Amino acid sequence: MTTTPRRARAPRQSDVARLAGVSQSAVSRVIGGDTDAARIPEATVRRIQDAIKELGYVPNPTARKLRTGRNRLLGVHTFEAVFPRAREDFYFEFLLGIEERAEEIDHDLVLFTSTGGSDGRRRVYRDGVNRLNVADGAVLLGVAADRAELARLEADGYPFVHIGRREVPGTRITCVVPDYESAAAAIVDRLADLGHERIGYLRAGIEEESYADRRRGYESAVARRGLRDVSPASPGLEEGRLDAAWLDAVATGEVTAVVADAEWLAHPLADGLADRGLTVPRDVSVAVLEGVAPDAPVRWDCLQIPRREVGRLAIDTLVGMLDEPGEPVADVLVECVVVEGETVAAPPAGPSGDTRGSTV
Amino acid sequence: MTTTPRRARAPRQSDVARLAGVSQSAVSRVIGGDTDAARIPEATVRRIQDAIKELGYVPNPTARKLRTGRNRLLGVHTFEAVFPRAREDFYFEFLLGIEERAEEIDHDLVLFTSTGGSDGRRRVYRDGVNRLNVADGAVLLGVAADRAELARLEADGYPFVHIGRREVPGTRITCVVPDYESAAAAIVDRLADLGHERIGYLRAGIEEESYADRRRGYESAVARRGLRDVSPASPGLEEGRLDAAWLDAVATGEVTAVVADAEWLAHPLADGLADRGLTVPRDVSVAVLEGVAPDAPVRWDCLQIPRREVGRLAIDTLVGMLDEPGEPVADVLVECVVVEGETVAAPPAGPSGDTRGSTV
DNA sequence: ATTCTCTGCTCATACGTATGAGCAGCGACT
DNA sequence: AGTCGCTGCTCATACGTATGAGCAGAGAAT
Repeated sequence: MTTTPRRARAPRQSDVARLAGVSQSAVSRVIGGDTDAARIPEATVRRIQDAIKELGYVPNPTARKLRTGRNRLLGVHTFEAVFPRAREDFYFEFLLGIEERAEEIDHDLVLFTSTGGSDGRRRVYRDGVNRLNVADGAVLLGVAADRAELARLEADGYPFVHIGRREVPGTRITCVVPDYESAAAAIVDRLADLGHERIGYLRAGIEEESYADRRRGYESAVARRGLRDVSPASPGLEEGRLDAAWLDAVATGEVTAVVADAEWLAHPLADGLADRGLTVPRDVSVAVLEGVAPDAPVRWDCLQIPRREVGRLAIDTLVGMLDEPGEPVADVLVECVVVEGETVAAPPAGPSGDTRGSTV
Repeated sequence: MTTTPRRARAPRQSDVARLAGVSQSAVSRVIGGDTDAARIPEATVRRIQDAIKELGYVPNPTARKLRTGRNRLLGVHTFEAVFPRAREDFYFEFLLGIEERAEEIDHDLVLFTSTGGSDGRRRVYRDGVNRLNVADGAVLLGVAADRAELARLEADGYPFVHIGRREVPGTRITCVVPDYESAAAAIVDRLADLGHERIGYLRAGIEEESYADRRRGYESAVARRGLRDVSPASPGLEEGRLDAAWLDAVATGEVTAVVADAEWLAHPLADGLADRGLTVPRDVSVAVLEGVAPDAPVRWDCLQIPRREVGRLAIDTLVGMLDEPGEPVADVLVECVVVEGETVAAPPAGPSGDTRGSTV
């Protein structure tokens, strides 16, 4: 049993200094490595280093943080549990990227798991205390992100980045988001290239910031390519069914291709079309503006959200903010890959169809 | 745009104090809630609280940590990436429990992801700095845990708990481990109850601390029940095949049941037995001393490692150490459930078999 | 009138580090 | 003899909080 006796108190720089016969600041400088600026000769440096070894001195990160304001600690705040029940969990892939990148640039991650409230909801402020403050900055993610908390965080000047677009009036928060706008436009372009002229957009009923991006991309591409937009009047689902009148219109050939906001919209769409005797993609093409699970029953034409890359870029953006405080940071767009599936084809050469608009 | 102008400097207690016309310590006491001990009347408390609200004051966790030594931050150090590629990952379930429990007791988690070294290996000490120090204590896990680092950590008096047994000579490190010993004994008991009298133990070649626990449980139960142990001379696999001589002995009825250290040993075992015309469990029973993937091709009789619970207990144990520093903490054993599968049955009533030893 | 007790605070310090400013000593140069 | 410049450090302070000790004043008791 040669165990070192448990030290009552960890050695500090002043202990090292005493042993080496120098001042605490000399020790600090040697550790900080600015021996040139402080003009400490090699002999003294070695003496100090020996003392450090002998005492087993280890810098105190808390004191460092207090002094310098930096920690190499990056926060991750999710509004739900971080370790997901299912690997397919929405967050999961983001976290993979976050951890990967943090490791590469030698930072540690703080997972803010404590709820603080009795309601069990995760919040940033717990009885007025910004818990994130331990970390140099934080990456926030989660659909339920409380907008008031984000505004307060921003007002407090806390450096953070949000994964996914989140807009709060009167506040400029930095987001890292998939480039839905370009991706939506690319999908419309592809449909146009194939000869489609009349297309529709099926949106989710839920109001969400990222919807605006997709919609914008869709609309600009529709205008640019001179297409006709025939979207349903009522957005999304109604009692599990889509707008019947609009589906009937699709059946009469009013629309030859549909862009759906999400996969869960595409399935009822396909059902509704099947009810009316239409087959995808022979009669109607369908593309999905969202990543699709690899084991989905239908191989949708869709776009793939680069979640891993988004996570990585969130870290880089955050660290950029820390390095250049005060500088306003623009949102970061991450390109989406358009995946070709089995649900998009050329439009049928029906009575109402001609290929005047085709660029192929 | 009514955004609060970005404060150059976050307000501190002294700012609050000035506004409320009191001293900094009064503010600290009000925040700390020990207004009784400090005899601060309600009116003053309210004045201070108003000032806190007006300035949007938020305590600085770093300063707090420096002063009190506590953070409500618990470290998690894994020697590989935390967010696993596969959900079946060994660590995964532990982390689930860790996060769950940390959330319940209102602590945050620090994920030590940084490598510090150029070799890309995750280490506790990076150029002599104990990175874990930011957190109040840490849970370590990972088969590759460097023993020297553990010893140093212990010598430094850093509070930590290791998931899985890890022994370092001359050092007493606290582990939270599945109770393999009892589980192995329970499995042997079950075999004995079924009437087996001659059994063997198939161990993994890899030297590992937890092996000792299992072996101990096995041996004590074998002795207690008066069984005969006929284990192979050579442990584990050799060139992908098990000890042939021993397998032949099993084929002649020398052994009617085998306890295997791990699932990957059980498969070649079953193959070897099949080669000799034996069927599991009709001719030979096989039990596995390790959890088995739910989608395994064979429904082994095995024991289930309560990983989630181990994670939770690791947190509790760690917090206990923080609350009572100095107290030695015994290892924590977590009971394993023995799962009945389809690979254990009563021994065949062969020429060499009698039921004298059966207690059923 | 003096002492005692209680209230309502304040003072001072410690936690461990980083860093700008400065100082003593020495050799060199004018 | 004076001063310039360099070396090799040290001094002092700030970061923001928590806390033991103590102090001034008011009222009560003797």
